Amino acid sequence: MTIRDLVRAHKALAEPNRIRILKMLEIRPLCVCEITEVLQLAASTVSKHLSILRDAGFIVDRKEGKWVNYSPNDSADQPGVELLLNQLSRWLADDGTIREDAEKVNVVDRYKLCGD
Amino acid sequence: MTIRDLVRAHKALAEPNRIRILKMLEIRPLCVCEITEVLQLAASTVSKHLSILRDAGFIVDRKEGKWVNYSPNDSADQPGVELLLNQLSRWLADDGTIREDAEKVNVVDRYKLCGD
DNA sequence: TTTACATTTCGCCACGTAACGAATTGACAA
DNA sequence: TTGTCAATTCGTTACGTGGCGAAATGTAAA
Repeated sequence: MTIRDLVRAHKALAEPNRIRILKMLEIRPLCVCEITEVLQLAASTVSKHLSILRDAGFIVDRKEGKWVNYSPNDSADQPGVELLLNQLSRWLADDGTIREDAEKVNVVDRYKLCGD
Repeated sequence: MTIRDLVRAHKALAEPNRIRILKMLEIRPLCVCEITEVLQLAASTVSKHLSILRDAGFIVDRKEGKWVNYSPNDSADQPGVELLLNQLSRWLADDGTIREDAEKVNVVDRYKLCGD
């Protein structure tokens, strides 16, 4: 864990939408279009956020069919990243926005969203 | 701990010079001119970094004589801030820059620096 | 192979932030 | 009260970052 790694990890967590994404991924793996629906952002913006979280080591992506599923990186190579991810899971449980996001996650349906 | 607080905390840690400052303050309380000497930045820049760390809850300032001493905020009101501060103390012990900074901290003398 | 479509990349714009020097502030010493 | 001086605030500049839409990519179905 170098200064550079530590700064990159904290940068990744220093943005509200990225915090919301991580909290959403605690519930279940999500594809880009589901996250886009919950956050009400452009797909390109969400994709960029996801790449920042991935580069910092917080999440992993797995291609499945025509979707890319994102999940928390439970086997984080960086011990620091794993710790931060663990702490995050203990925080914000009672936050209004986080709770609203959680409800939406339980409702969104990628098949309806992407018109399959 | 709101999203806003969490983001502010991570923003504060998302900058190399601020990480270096926190690691230096683990050794002993320091005044602005001592930190300025170690980081080789303008005093106004260091002062700004310190205000960001203070606003996020990581450090406290105490006026003593003509100096302002900064120290880690051991009695952090925000449990999240205390946790992050604690984790930081376990990281970067073997980082080159951090070690060099530590040596300089053990050498700098505010009385010589500020020509008292 | 060709089409469809989820995702990513690119180009651009608006805003935030780190850096500096100059000016201001505020507390101790004279 | 006045001067000194560490620290802060202000004004400016350069760069980084988040946002979008359009274009490119790549994979699965037709």
